[in-house]
Amino acid sequence: METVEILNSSNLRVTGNRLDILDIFQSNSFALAESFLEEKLSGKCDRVTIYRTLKTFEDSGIIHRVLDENNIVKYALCGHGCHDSSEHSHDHVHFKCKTCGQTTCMDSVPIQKIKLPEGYAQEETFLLIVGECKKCKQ
Amino acid sequence: METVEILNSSNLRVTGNRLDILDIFQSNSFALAESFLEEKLSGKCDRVTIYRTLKTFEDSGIIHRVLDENNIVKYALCGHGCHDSSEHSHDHVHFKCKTCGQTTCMDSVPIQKIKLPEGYAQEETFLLIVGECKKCKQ
DNA sequence: CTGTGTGCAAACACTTTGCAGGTGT
DNA sequence: ACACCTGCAAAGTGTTTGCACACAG
Repeated sequence: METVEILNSSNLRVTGNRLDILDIFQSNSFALAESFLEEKLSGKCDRVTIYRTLKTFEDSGIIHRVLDENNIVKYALCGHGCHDSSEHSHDHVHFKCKTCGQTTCMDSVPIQKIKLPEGYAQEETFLLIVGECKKCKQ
Repeated sequence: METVEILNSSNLRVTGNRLDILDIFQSNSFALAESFLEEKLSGKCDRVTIYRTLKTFEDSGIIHRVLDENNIVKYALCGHGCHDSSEHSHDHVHFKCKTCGQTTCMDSVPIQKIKLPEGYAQEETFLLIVGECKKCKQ
């Protein structure tokens, strides 16, 4: 989907910053931290605007927050699985490589339903696997 | 295990602060944030010391870091599953209640081995389920 | 006695807020 | 024209570091 369309379909105003940030998301297959975007934009966009844009995108369901064992906040574009269904769900596996630090959404790997003890209501599931990715292992 | 023994068996010096902090861990079944410990200790121990103690305990394998969807750093005592085996592993489910905010280790719920695509080395698995706990649901 | 633990002050990194001015629709 | 977006400055929060002194072994 074109970046402009993404904004339109979420009823967000089309601005240069937003297009730039969406572009960066689309051209990187891994989850992005604010610092990464800041570096890529190299001064074209204020840090505060990046934070606000991320929040706007998250609220609109364009991106979702990705867990990290070191508590670094990262976001990834919501894929097909996120958007298509009526219930917007991010219950898929995230893989983080200890070597290159990149976190990727493994949309293809489904999370099995976990059976909790009686009485617990289960809403969201976050699964993060830390290890070494294909590229770094070689 | 007595708090003194825990320190001894990790070759850590026995100090008042460390005993106090271990006590708080032992008397709370959920994962604790630094802010919680600070409040419980109510000035008896400097904030910096709490941070340093948590780091020491984590390095010694006494506690482990627990993931949080809002990136709040929390620690929990390492249970039987952590200590007994030669490979110290925290691969169990953590449950966080949206209502009371408490995160508990569900040692009884094992994580099924996730099958990743060829070429990925899998080291640690973090599984966080967010929902509502027994107590709050009533 | 020696090395480690502790408190205090300060620095640091990350994130949010307030406000005035600019821009999309 | 109006609401919303943006940049700048500043404040807030969580965490780490440096240093001098205290304390456990």
